[in-house]
Amino acid sequence: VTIRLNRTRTATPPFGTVLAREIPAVKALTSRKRTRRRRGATIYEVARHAGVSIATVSRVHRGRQSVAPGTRERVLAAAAALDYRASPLATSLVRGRHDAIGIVFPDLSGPYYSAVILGYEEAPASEGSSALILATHCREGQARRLVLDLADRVDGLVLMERTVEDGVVEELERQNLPIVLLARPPVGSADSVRVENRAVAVRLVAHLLEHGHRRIGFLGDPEASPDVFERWAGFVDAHREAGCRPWPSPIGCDHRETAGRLAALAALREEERPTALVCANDEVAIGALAAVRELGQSVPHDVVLTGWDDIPAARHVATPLTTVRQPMVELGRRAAQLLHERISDHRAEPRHVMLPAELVIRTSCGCGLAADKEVDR
Amino acid sequence: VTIRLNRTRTATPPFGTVLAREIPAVKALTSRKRTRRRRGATIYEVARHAGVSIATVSRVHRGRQSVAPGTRERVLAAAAALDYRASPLATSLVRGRHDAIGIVFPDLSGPYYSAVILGYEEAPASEGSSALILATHCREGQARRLVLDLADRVDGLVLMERTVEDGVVEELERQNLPIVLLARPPVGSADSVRVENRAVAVRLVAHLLEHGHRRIGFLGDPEASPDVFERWAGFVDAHREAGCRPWPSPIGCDHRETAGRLAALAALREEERPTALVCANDEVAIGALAAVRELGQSVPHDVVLTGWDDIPAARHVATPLTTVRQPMVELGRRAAQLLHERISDHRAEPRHVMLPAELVIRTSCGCGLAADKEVDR
DNA sequence: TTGTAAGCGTTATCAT
DNA sequence: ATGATAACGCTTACAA
Repeated sequence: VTIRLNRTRTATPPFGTVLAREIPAVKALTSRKRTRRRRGATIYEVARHAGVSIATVSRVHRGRQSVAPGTRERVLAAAAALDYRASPLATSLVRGRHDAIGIVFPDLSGPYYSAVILGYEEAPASEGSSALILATHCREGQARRLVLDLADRVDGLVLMERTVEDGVVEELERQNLPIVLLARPPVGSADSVRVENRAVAVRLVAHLLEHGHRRIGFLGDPEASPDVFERWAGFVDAHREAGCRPWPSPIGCDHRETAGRLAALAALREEERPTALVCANDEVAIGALAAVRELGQSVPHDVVLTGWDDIPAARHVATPLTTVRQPMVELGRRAAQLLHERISDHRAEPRHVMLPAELVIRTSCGCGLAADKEVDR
Repeated sequence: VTIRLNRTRTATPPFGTVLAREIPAVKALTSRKRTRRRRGATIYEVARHAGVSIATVSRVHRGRQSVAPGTRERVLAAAAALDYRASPLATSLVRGRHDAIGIVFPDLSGPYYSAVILGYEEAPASEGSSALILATHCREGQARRLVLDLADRVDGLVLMERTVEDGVVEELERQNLPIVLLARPPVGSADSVRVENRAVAVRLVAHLLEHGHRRIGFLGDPEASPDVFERWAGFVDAHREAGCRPWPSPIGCDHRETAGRLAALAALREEERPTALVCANDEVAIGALAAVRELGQSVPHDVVLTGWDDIPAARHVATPLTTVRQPMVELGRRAAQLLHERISDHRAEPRHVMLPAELVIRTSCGCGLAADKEVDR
């Protein structure tokens, strides 16, 4: 316990223009301040202007405690005159929360993600929080650091797909950071929001089986994402339920148009070629569509196929795609909602939301074909 | 100047476990802390653990000043053992900067914006800043508040299109906040990044004029965005340069497929109907395409048309769209770059970047049509 | 090289 | 109802 001089801050703001001339040490700081962004006045200036203490300014500003009407008016007037806005930084520091949440994407290309952002962004904006965004771009090494770093700037985090390994999620949980997993199976006690994949895959494949198809190929890579894995699982389920033997393994390809085209080309040149192709997403399906045409054949007459995601182009291709529509905006919205709940209600038990997907039947699956033209198995 | 007791913080961290029992006042605070997120250790704990002062910890952490090798090791070890990460909040407060930049979108739907985000997000991520994102959704009243609020949490702001009025931009400039305008004409001394519209519109329309068209309609609303306004201006220019009289006024419609379809339907039913349609974007063009088919006619035989943006669907529609490709990713990237420059180099003079757009000739403009089938004016 | 302590701009506690 | 001030967790000028 020592004794020191105390330039009472309440009485005199630390860097009054007058003081600057009097205290030498202040000089350097003052000049450093020049390069800093000029913000509105501080609470000290408002207090002085209104002839009250900073505590009172804070009280009227936050509107929680009672302040005499007259005083309140004076403070309000001073604040307005000086264009006072409380520093979010200082407020956050003392209150121990950021009033900000973050979302981490694996990538940002494609129409897919912007819809999620759209849904996600609304909640924080309307409640005075801000939304931080990060894309890891599969730069594996970086990802951990970037996410951990982001974690220190927010009150909660939404992690989409395989942005970071399970270990990192657990690490964040240990830090007590509310986490919502998006399109990713639950880890630890984090919340999760997903779109149903397996059940709708079953319906989709059942539909194809009803059309009479028995040699159905799956175009895509189940290992690439949890979503595709579930789609493949549903694909297998549907065959089992119908008592058929599924095509032994997926026809692997990454999930872009070119890869889809190439994979389809190869598959359709086989002797025992599939009569139907279930594609992991619409891009692959569009590539496959091109492949069929290159072979001088047509969809749905010679082969039928289906996509996933219902991207805008799905409706516009030569043979409109039968596909699965996912509620992407809702996905983002629910994630933000769950996160908000966890943060403000201090909810402890994890919640898991599964959103329904919608089967969109168009013509690429063979619907609308004359019955007699349907493939005979 | 008063005298007060000073519990020297350097000697004793404010909330030592021991102190908590001794000083009654601390009790309440301690229990409040329980609800706060447990972060890694503070600089005080690391200092104690390493047997040095917090100044030294800060020094090795920031790596600027010299520290004795032995000391450094001890501090590093302590930091690692306690999982120390400096609070970005506290650091920002004292350093007077946020290490964060923000971007404001008018909207977030469409593939258009996610590409911008993609380009934009890279810069802050790689330099340890974070990216805040906001969409105003045309909620005019809110927009001002939301943006001003965001402004207090960042070191600089990118404003896309008509997110806020010029007045707000000026207000932000007065606050000394670095601003980059995206796809929006310069205001004050803010930087700007735009994609060339007028010149490429001239080339596009000249192309149509060369095909022999003399009655060319413009589908879209020049008032909706600066971009479309420029496209219309180029449309007029091209006619002037060719010595033709342009269609007197735009055929107004908002920029979605349905509106495009309806507007085209109406225009093509007129007696003196256009033989070519320049559409404000691809969605409008796709709508127009549908309209032509509904009239039992075809593109490019009976009417030709062009789009703008080169969205994925543009390649996949029945008659692939002649359109204009804009470097959206680059747009976002350059905006972030410019902002970074302004922030770290304290650049004062505004810079204006104009990115080139690329004319993508496909078949909807009539290219590839047998010459004798081309429209005779 | 290292420690001391002031300062960043708030909120909240305790007195008055 | 209001004021004084500790505390939030850091950085840095100055002293030692």
